[in-house]
Amino acid sequence: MSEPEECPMVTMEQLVSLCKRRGFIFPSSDIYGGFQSTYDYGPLGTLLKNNIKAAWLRAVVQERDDMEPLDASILMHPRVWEASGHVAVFNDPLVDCKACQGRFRADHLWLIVASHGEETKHYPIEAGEEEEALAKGRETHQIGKRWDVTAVPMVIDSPDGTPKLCPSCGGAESFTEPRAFNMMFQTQVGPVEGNITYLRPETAQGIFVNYENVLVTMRRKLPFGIAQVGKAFRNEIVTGNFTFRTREFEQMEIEYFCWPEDGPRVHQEWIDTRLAWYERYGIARENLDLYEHPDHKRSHYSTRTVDILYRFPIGFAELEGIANRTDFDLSQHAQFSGKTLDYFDTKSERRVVPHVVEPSAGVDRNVLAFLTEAYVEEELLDQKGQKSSRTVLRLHPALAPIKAAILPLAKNRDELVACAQGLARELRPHFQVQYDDTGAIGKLYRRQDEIGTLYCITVDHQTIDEDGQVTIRDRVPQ
RNA sequence: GCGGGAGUAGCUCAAUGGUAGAGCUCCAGCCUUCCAAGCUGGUGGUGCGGGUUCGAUUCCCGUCUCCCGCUCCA
Repeated sequence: MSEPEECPMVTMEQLVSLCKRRGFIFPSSDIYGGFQSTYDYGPLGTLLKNNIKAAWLRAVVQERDDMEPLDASILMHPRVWEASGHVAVFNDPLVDCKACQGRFRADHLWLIVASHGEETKHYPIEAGEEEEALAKGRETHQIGKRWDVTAVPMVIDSPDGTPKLCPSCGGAESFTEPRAFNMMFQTQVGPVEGNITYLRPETAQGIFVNYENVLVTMRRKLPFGIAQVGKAFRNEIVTGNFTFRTREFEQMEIEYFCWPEDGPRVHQEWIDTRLAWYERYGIARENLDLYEHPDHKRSHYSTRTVDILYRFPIGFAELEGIANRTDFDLSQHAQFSGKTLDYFDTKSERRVVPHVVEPSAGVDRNVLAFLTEAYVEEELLDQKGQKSSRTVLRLHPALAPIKAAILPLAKNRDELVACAQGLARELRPHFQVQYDDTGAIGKLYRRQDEIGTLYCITVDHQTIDEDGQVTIRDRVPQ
């Protein structure tokens, strides 16, 4: 056998295929032809996902002295979402350009207006480009005469006199009517119509509304944090790229409460901590990147947001967002609920609304990232000198769905089978193991390679006839 | 949602207006003392609904799903 050659980069097709073939992830409602943007985790995917969540909880709760776990409900009082800003913000009005098919948030369209006496020129831009466009506009219009250059919002659905121009193609009056897309799933509570709430679009609010409960019952002082894993739902306009963007997804979120002046430092510490966690569980640093959100892209609640990006098959994309939410959420909930959510420090006699740092990771994106990172296809020559390829998942031991496979070398001898089955029975209380005797040993090894099994334990004739020893093969050399 | 492309077995792919095939996988049996060996047999399919037709997997319409782009984010 020659030295295996590794192929450079896994494609999304290869991952999807492996996931379905080996029982990691299936299309949801498969026998009905699937259902848009929904996926089910199969037996191995469930084990992998649970291992990822356990590894996260272990790192952010068990191994720290400043963290508490929580499991809040998905349905909450509808006022929660008014306080959080989601009712307003998740109602983005969108317009399409009929000329170029471009799509824009209606409230993100701006015009640079350059005027000089009777003469007026308009340049359409998108929010966030104002400063740059203003500077450029002033520069180009200063030659010769003095122009007055300003930036104004382009109001699509009101006849305010300014032209409606497409920033992409320049088309005039080519926008569709603004349509509101409420990103929250509305749902009815109880059998009587009219009593509604929402499926939570983030788990974070479940933490904020329990902040005081946890603070008091766990006798916490600042700083401390609350960690939660759970489902969230967003009625995304566009889904896709396998499980990367779905309407139902799972989050691993931390809200870390600290003194206001410590917010920026704590924020940076969490960025470093979370990066280190991904490396600890096997993600190469060169496949991780950080993205600093520019002002205009940041959420309504945040003063600084840094994304941890991973090199997915689709390119670098967000795996986790770490935001400094300041005192926005607690202040909002104090106002909307009428409860005091101040923190009083008896020693310094200070009263503050704590600031909050939020590391928010996507569980499904984590699964996808760890699978991407682990996937290796090796080209090698078999006994006959034929080229063949072997798929190996190199998962971290703590994440691997199956820890060991117990394989009899052959199944035409009862003692081999009985011994191997006995061994599997002995290991089962301690580890997730698989017993397999349905093929030649080489085939059994390859099956386990493909699902990232850590150890293959083979019972051979020597085990029975001589010394009771088995062969343990380490399939995932670190 | 808009524009473009695509749906045949678990996977990769073939074929035809007239009984839908192959390789691999999978299952059972035989064989086998360590990296997808061999032999025999077997399961399994035209996404869904409607129309045209004597007959539709093939032609037409609708629908669902997937992929690429626009947009948003965990």
